[in-house]
Amino acid sequence: MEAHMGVFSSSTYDQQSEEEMDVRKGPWTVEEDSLLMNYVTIHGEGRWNSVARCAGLKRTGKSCRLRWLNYLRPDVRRGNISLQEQLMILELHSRWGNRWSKIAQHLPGRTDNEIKNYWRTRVQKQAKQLKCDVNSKQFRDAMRYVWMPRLLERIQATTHSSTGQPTSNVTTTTTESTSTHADIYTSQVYNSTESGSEPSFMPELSVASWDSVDAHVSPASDTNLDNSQNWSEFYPDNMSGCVSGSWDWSKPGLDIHSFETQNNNEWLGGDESLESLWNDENVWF
DNA sequence: AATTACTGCAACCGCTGGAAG
DNA sequence: GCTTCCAGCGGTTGCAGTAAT
Repeated sequence: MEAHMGVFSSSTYDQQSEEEMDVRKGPWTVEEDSLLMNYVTIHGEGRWNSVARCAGLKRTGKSCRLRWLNYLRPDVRRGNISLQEQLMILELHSRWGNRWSKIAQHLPGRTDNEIKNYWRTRVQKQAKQLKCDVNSKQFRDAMRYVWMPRLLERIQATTHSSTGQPTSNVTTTTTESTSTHADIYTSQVYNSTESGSEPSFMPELSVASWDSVDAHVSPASDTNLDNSQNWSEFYPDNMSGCVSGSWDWSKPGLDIHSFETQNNNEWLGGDESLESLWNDENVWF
């Protein structure tokens, strides 16, 4: 690759050429895509300014890099973000904040741009509807104690149905109790906070565990996400079983409204219940 | 059918940190 | 140690498609 770059190795040429030639902006054409694709396929990534020149593109190196990473790269994954991926994004964002590229490293085929867009369009929309700031404790709590468990519940339901296993053992349908996975999770976690301390668990993700729910997580380069951690650390009180299928859903638990009650519904805008928000299929998913 | 409002996504911009000279 | 260059990152914008009126 270096051999191809050698002709234009002068950095002053880089600057000069960008100034002198009319740099194209805006949407990429099929021809441009083809040029870039062919060039990177043959010569590899890197030295994007040189790539732009040598491939005959009137684009900046930045633009080429972005186009390649977000669109042309062969392993880029397009389409809807799965439940597992949504849960992963929520979890990782709760830990790292807007570190999109770092989050993207744990979602194979997803780009930082895609995750960022997802967060802005979906998650921030939810915060807006709940009339609270996306960075507020209220919203973070809602994510942790309501939405993430709900996502988990849906993942579990999907997993069971896709594997042909009956789902009746997942939900507590045999008693008057209407508690759901999320309810149990919510109450258990929330009860743990009643002592006054901030819930201290910070879910850790496991490659193996995520594989079990078809999340296809690649080997993490981040040592914080090594294979030694599992769902039992991710979720407290044997919550890990909900993924493996061994979770005892018949355990008694409070319902989801305990969370709302704890917060006096103030942050839900008064008349708008969390339950109804959640049950609105157009919301969130 | 026409217009307006909204949404999602692709792409750009500005900044930062690391590497090289 | 300083300067320059570049890759990468996060924030923002613009536009096309869709929904609502």
